[in-house]
Amino acid sequence: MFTIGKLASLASVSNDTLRYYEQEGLIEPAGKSPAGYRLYDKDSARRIRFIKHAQNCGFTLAEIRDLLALRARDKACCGDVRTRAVEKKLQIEGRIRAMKAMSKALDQLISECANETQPVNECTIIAALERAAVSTKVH
Amino acid sequence: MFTIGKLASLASVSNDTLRYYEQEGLIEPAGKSPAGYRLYDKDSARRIRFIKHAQNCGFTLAEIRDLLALRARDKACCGDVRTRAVEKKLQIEGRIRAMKAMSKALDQLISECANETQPVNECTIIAALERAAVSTKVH
DNA sequence: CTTGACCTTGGAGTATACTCCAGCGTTCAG
DNA sequence: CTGAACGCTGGAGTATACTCCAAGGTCAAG
Repeated sequence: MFTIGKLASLASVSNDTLRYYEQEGLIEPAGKSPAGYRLYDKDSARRIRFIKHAQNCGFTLAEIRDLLALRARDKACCGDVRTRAVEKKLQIEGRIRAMKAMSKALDQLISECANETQPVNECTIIAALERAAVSTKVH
Repeated sequence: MFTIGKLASLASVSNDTLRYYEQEGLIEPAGKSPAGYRLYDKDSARRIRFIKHAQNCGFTLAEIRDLLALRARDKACCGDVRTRAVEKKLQIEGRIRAMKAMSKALDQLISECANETQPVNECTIIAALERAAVSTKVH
């Protein structure tokens, strides 16, 4: 059993973050000391790892809470988790496409800028941005 | 000269958005009517187009304000604009890399899930997320 | 017993880009 | 002249994931 500060440094998050996660229904301390201090165990540490890794996979805290709830429900099966992962992947791929479109649009602007020493009022980038369509349909 | 509603529908944004842009220093009405109504001209429309396209290229409103300020300053040259565009592109590429790492991590999780009908407590995805390192170093 | 490090709660603040609202004045068609 | 449609301002609310703070209680060492 360790106090919040211990778990925090163990998991490389702040005390505030742990309290925030608790408030958001992501974790619960294993118990409380007589003085009301939060007490955590190894399971808590595992849970925080779970949260951080899920975040690294692009899940929001709300989604992670769902994932954790899923784990707690017996009738849920691995397929449910898998579905969430697949959906998240699709979402991320959509975002990647959007960003690639941006990147491409920027490329176009940059390459259009033939003469860097040109005064701004003749800047081709500015002009291009003022014209109708910079090709970024995705969003 | 047109009123805010006209410009808004012309530019496919809301009246509120235009007022917000003004508040943020991105646009100024060309004038005001005796009653205090904002009056815009074709230049305003061009400016909104500029803003929207810059947004599509990944620039934040704050960055767009800078871009617009650049355009207003005589001593700035096209190279300054180009620099901003190049930096933005690098930033976006960084984000794309981060997302690709997420996507890859998700792929790994998804492929690890051999048996979808497995109960959650034996879910390989959950287990993997609780283990040490899901490979998403980028952030 | 004191000092410093730790813990508690509740609440406010951060960034971004809007959106919505109340309560009011203006403009124009019929 | 009236009502609808439009405009104005100032302020609050939205989502996300924290972060910081004040005012106070607790604990262990010296």
